Amino acid sequence: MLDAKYFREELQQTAERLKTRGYTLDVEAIAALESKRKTLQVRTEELQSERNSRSKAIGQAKAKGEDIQPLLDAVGDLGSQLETAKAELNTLQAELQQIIQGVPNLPDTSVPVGRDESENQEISRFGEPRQFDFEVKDHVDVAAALGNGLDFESGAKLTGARFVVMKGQIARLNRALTQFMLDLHTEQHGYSETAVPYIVNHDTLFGTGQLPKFGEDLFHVEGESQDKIALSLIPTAEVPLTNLARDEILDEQALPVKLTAHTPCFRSEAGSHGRDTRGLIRQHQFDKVELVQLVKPEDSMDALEALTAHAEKVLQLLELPYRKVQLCTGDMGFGACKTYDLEVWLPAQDAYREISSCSNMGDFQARRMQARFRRQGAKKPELLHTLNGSGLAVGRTLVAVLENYQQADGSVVVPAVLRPYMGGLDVIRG
RNA sequence: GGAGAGAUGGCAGAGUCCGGUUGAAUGCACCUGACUUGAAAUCAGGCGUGGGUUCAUACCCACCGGGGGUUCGAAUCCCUCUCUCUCCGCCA
Repeated sequence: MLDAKYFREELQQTAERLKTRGYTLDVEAIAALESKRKTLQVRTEELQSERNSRSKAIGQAKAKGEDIQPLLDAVGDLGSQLETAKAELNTLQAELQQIIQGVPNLPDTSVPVGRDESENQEISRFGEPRQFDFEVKDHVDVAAALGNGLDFESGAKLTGARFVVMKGQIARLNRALTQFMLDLHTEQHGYSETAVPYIVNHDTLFGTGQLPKFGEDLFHVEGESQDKIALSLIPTAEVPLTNLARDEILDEQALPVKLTAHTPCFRSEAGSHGRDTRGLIRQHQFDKVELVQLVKPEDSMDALEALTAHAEKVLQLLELPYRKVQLCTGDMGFGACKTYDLEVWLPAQDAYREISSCSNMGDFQARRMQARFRRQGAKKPELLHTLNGSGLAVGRTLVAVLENYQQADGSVVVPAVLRPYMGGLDVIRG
């Protein structure tokens, strides 16, 4: 969420910056609502103030044993006036809230302006796509040749489309990847391993920005009744990890907070019907190792570079070719002010595909969830900056390993760094 | 699942029965100043969060787990939800 004060005072400028990410703000309508709000709020608070002083006077009179009836009569219809004003103000503020809660973050000034992903900028490449002297199979066929290690039929039977059952060495490889990533980030990159709930409440989802706008992307847990608290499955560990700071004021010395967690991620993929229907690329459930940092504002841009490098390190150690892309203004996510995507080379698709997205959210999420810190000796707490990135999406990493490490005889070489996690196994055979 | 107790500021802990000048006593922690060569101790003062009006100073509003209600007035009364603790039952 943007700062409400800044939003209304620099409305025109805000609108212009939002335009670069393809978001149009109805400046005139908002300005009109805003001026109404101002009048109404001042009026309402005046009424409240008057009610308070009259009530106080009644209390004092009563304490002195005076007759309070005249005072009670003098109150008149103040109560009903207040009630009307309050109701009107509430409606108006709800309207303004809804608008500002739906406004995406402002892109950092360093972000290239562009309409969509075609205008993203490649920053760097690592590794050379391997030359194959045989016909490359995609990961689905590679796994099939290894004894039905990716069983989509069973996934469909047990649950439905976009679910999979992993078996044997493939299942183990999935686990090995997860373990390897967690060990790397905790032992080499200074993150604290964290185990979090996979089901969260709606305050939590509001905090990171999934709600109220993107509820259709989530799986919701059916509540028992309307009053009971509504819960949803997490679409990423970013949600529980970042919300650990919700409604907290951290000590300056506690920063930066660096957290990592392995969780399954659940996404409804509403609006992706027909896309990536084959294989593991787009599942309703997949494993991911997430990186989250909570930092001081002046540190967040450096932290983004570092966090992205931590995710890159996974690909480098796995010796998977990838490229680093900076998203343009039009392609960034709702809460991000700057984002790098990492795209891994998939030989069967002859293309680079997203395997990690690392974003600096600035104070956007922190404001929504009142996640703050206090500088030493300072009176006022300040909003934190929050960052997150995949380090990495395990399912897609599995795809990349299967495709890039396949051999002519149908076997798959186990990347060297994973062998300790595979009981020393160096090749997976059918 | 059954029975009971509770939720107050960074922490501890009054106030809640009997509603009123209580944004909230007191202690600890913390900050500033005095004393001191320095520190400790002592003394004096300060010390919650969010929002609004304002160039500013300042003033005002809201908040005692969340939401709703009663009332001129609610931390205090009523309803409801959530969470925590104790006991019983069940269970990985």
